[in-house]
Formats: sequence, structure tokens, C-alpha cells
Amino acid sequence: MPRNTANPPETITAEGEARQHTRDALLDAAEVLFSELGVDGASLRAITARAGANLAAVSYHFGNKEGLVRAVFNRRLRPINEERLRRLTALEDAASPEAPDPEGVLRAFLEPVVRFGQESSEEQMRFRKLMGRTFAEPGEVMRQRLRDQFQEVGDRFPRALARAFPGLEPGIILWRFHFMIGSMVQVALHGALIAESSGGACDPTHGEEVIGRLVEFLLAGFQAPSTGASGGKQRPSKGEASTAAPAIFAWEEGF
Amino acid sequence: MPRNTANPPETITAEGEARQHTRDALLDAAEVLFSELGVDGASLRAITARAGANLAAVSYHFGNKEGLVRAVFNRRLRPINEERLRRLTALEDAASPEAPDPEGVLRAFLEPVVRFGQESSEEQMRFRKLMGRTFAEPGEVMRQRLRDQFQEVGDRFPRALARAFPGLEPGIILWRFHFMIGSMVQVALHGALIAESSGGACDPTHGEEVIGRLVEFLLAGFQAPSTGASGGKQRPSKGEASTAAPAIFAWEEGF
DNA sequence: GTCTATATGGGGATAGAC
DNA sequence: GTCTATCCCCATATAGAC
Repeated sequence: MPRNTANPPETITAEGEARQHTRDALLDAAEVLFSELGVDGASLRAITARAGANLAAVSYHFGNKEGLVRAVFNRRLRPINEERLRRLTALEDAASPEAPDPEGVLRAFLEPVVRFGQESSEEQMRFRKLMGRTFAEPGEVMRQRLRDQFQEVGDRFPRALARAFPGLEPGIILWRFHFMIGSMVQVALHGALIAESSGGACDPTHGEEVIGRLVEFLLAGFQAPSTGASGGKQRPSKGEASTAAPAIFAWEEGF
Repeated sequence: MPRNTANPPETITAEGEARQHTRDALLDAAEVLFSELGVDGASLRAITARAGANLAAVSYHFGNKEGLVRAVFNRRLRPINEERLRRLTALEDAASPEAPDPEGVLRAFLEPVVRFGQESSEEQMRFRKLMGRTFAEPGEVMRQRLRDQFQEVGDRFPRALARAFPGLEPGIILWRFHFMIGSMVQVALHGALIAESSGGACDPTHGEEVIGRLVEFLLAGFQAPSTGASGGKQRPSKGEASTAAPAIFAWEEGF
């Protein structure tokens, strides 16, 4: 298994208080540069320079660049997806045995991303951009990140949506689930652009506004009836359950 | 102005019939590799190798890599956006002085991209991925492409949407316009993923299905009423026209 | 743990022969 | 127009001193 050659203990230097080490400085610097330049665009030299660390520190702490990428994304995505699932579970438990609240499911998916962290809105924007990049980038590394971090979310949310919006086939649910992701990512990646082109009317730095606009739009979209036939081949109609979506979200490979 | 050092005439070699030259082979190869690896990820060496051309040919025909990128995108985006505007104009003329048909406006925006080309569906998918990348990538080159090719589309469509969906503030229109782009891009970039994770129920290679699913979802979203206040600062309410959106889509810089 | 120094490779660009 | 050969820069990664 990919284990680092060494495992540095958390020694305390004489400089700061809680800042445990170079390791965190590297993660922070990498996050900023990844969000601004992309993973490929951010060189280890630029990252270590910004972190005030040495080039070789990356090798020591993360093995190689891919290890650093992995660490940067995991640090953020894990708590986000954990909160998503926690909120979804709470919703389902509260409504059981009825279907969970539709708007609640959407918010459980969107809010942990959009309202990430209580820090500056600049930091929120930056993280959303990083998040968007996870979906937008094509590389093998990114696909791996998605597979690792999204398997449970990508499985349980479509299922919950299928229960919250009965009458929609699983295929339709899946289309719309991806439309939702797309809208979210677009705001994350191009939020500043939206703000600018609106002449100040739209404020993507304001988490509540983003959420509100997204939810009112997406909720209506999900509630739309689906015209059955669309030219394509008919689904083989396997199984009998209309509430359980089968084998949704493999994330395997493909593309 | 950025003009190439030489301007090669369209000589006819003895080999093929219509294939005018290396130039087209380079464009084709670049398009494939850009869509698969990203602009940064596709090296000139890989592109020229695939095109069966020499490395120096890029320099001769396009000046440098950025010139090649510019040419690849312009070749596709120009006709697409021209068709969008042609269809929008036809819609507006037909309805005048009434507002244009809402669904028609959405289709005028979406169909020229999704149903691009009558060639193989594989080619369609590839192009959609390239298209999606245009929005997803952050680089300076991409932003320039957007600015060049989208100024008119990004200006006229939000205006038309504002007329087609009266009662929505321009700011709301702009949010939703970007949500629409996001959904479209998501399908373009991750179409194969959607197909796979649906177990065959969704078929993103089928243009009509993509269009149908998008339109039924987005139309409902646009029709949703907007809850006025959302915490954010109030818009200064400049001008008087509710049908004309002001200064929409600058594409200037920012990000 | 952190640094310097370096190995190794790949990238874009171009000069100049044909 | 096309090719070969090459320049030069920048990337990742690692060895080995401190």
C-alpha cells in the first residue's frame, strides 16, 4: 500500500502555537494554488515557496505530488461528505417511514459545500472553486478522489431523491442529480464572473443567497413531471421497486 | 496584431482528395487530445504525432500553442454561436412584439451545442466535452476564448430570457442562466459517467434524450417564482425597464 | 525534519537545411 | 511547407549533508 517512507511526529516548534508543522503550511498553500491554477498548473516549487518550506518537504511529508493532492482534497471533502450523510440520515430518521422532505434532501447535499467553513467569504469562495475543480478536471488523480470520497454520497442521495420525488424513474432522478451538481459547480467555479456580469445584483460570496437561488430553481426542476418517451431505448425495467434505484453511481472508470 | 509569420496557401498534395493539408490534421488531432487530456495536458509532441505531422508544423501554421488552441476552439464555437443567435432572432421576430417562447429560447441555446454535427455520436460526445472544458478550465487562454466567442450570446440570451420570463428580476435571470450552463456542462463533461452509473437507463450519446431531459428540468426551474429577499444587499434598481437587463455578461476579468 | 544540490525528463519554441 | 536538430526552461523526484 502507498505508505510514506517516514511518518513525522507532531513536534512543536518554538515559533507558533497550534500550527503543528510545515505539513499544514504545505496543505494550505497547495489548496490556494490548486484552486487558482489547477492541480497541474500549481508547481511544487510555487507551493513550497508560498508555504515558506523547502521543495523536498513535499517528498518527506506526502511522498510525492499525488500524495499532496490526495491529502489536500481529503482534508476538505471528508468532513463535507460526512456532514451531508449525517444530515441525510437525520432527515430520513425524522420522516420515517415516510419519504424525506424534498427540499431538505437538496439542502443536505448543497449546504455543506456552499457554506463550508465559518471563515472569510474569500476562503469559502476558494474552497468552492477547489470543489468545482474536482468535478471539472479530467485527470486520473481527480477521478480517484471522486471515487474515494463520493461513493456513499453518490449512492445514498439518488436513492433519497427517488423516495422524495416518487413518480420519477431512477434514470430521470439520475439525470437531475447531475444537473444539480452541474449548477452547483458552475457557481463554485464562476461565482466571481456571475457577480461581475450582474453589476452587483448577484453576490456569490453570500452563502445564503447562493443556497436560496439554487434551491428554488432546482426544487422546481425536480418537481417537473417527466415526459416518458424521449426517443431513446426503453429501459429494461429490471426489478419491481420504483423507490429503490439500482446500482446507481459506480464511479468506476469509463469517462 | 498577432499574425503568423507566414500564411500557407491551400496547395493540393498528391495523397488525399479534399483534405487540404496538415493544418486540418493538426486541428483534428488537437481537438481530440484537448478533449481527452485538457489543453495543458496535451503536448504539442503528442498532437503532431497523432496528426502525422512534424513538431515544427504547429509553429508554421499557428505560430505557437496558443494560436493552435485559439484555432481549435474558434472553428467549433463560431458556427455554434452563430446558429444560436440565428435561432434566437427567428424566435423573436416570429413572436414580435410579444415575448419569445420560453422553451424556444432554452432550445435555441442548448440544441446547437448538444446536437452538434451529424457525424458519429462519439464525435458529438467529444465535442461536448471540449465545450464543457471551455467553461470548466480556468486558464487565461480559455477566458479569452469565452470573451471572444460569447459576448453576443452572453448578452442577448439573458435579455431574451428576461422577456420570456417576466416577473423575474435580472439578477435572478442571471443566476438561472448560469445554472443552465452548469447543467449543460456537467452532461458534456461527465456524460459517460452518467450513462455508466445509470446501468444503461440514461443515454447521453442520444442528443434528443439529453435535450429533452435538460429542457423539462430547466424550464420548470426558470418558471419557479423567486422569493424576493435572500439576505443579500438590495439591488440599486437602476433604470426602469424590467425587460432589459443592464450590462449583463462582461466576461472582462475577475474570477 | 530541513536543507542543498542534482539527476532526469519533458515541455515549447526556433534556426536552418531541404 | 516540411523536416532535423537543438536550445533552454521548468517540472518532479531523490540523495545525502546538516
